Amino acid sequence: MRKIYTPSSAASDVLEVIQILEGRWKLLILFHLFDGKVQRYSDFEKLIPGISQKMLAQQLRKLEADGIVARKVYPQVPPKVEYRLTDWGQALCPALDALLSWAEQKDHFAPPAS
Amino acid sequence: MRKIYTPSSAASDVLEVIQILEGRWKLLILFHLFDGKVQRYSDFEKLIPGISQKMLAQQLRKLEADGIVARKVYPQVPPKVEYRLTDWGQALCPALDALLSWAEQKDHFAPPAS
DNA sequence: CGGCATCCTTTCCGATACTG
DNA sequence: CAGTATCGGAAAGGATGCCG
Repeated sequence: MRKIYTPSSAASDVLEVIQILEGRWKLLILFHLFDGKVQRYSDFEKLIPGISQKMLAQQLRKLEADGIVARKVYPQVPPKVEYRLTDWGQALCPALDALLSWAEQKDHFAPPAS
Repeated sequence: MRKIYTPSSAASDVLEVIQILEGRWKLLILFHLFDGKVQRYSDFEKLIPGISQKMLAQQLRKLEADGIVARKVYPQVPPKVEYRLTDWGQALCPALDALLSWAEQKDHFAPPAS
C-alpha cells in the first residue's frame, strides 16, 4: 500500500505541490474546473462563496503561470474569457479524487458520537 | 477517468481538505511521517530545513487536533515524544502518492526547454 | 464582463528567550 | 528533549473604486 519515497526527488516534489496548490482558493477553483461546468470568471464568483474578485483573479493567474490552467480571451464586447485545465491540470484529477475520497472516509475512521 | 462530483457533498469535503492540509508545513510533516523514519520532534527539526520550533509544534498540534496524527508522550527524563499517523492519517497515503506522481509527471506535459 | 490598483486589516511566520 | 511565550515583520486577504 505504501510507496517508497526517495527523499532526494520526492522532497522537492512535495515542495512544488505545496507551492502550486497553496492557499484557501486554488483547490476550490480546480474542483470547479474538474467539474466541467464552470469556465468563466463570473461562474467562479457565483459558485465560490466568499471569494473576492482580487483573490479569484490572482489565483487564476497563478494557476495559469504554473501551467495548470489555460485562459482564453474572446476579443468581443462585452469581453468573454474562458478558463480550462491544461493537460497537466487534467492529470491532477486522480489526486484530487483521492483527496476527496479520503475526506469522505473520515467517519469510517472516527465515527461521530451519536 | 473523471469522477462525477456531487456538489452538495464534495464542496464541503474540499473545504475540509483545504483546512486540514493548508499551510507550508503540513504536507512536509506528513510526508516524513509516511516515510516512517521520523517520529520524534527533533527528527522533524533536522529533516525539515527552515522550519521553526514554533511552526513545527503548532502544525503538529493542528494535525493532532484534526485526528491525523497521534502524539505519545513517554513520562521520562529527558522527555520523549513520538508522533505517528492515526488510521485516518494512514488513509491519506494514496492521495499523497497521487499528488507526488502528478508532480513527477510535470516534464511529460511541459518538457523543459533544453 | 472581467478585470486591475490601492488601501487597510488579519493572519502567518520567523527570531529570540525561556522552561519542565 | 520537547516544547511555550512574546514580539515584530511579511504575506495573505478583503473592501472599495475605477476601467476597457
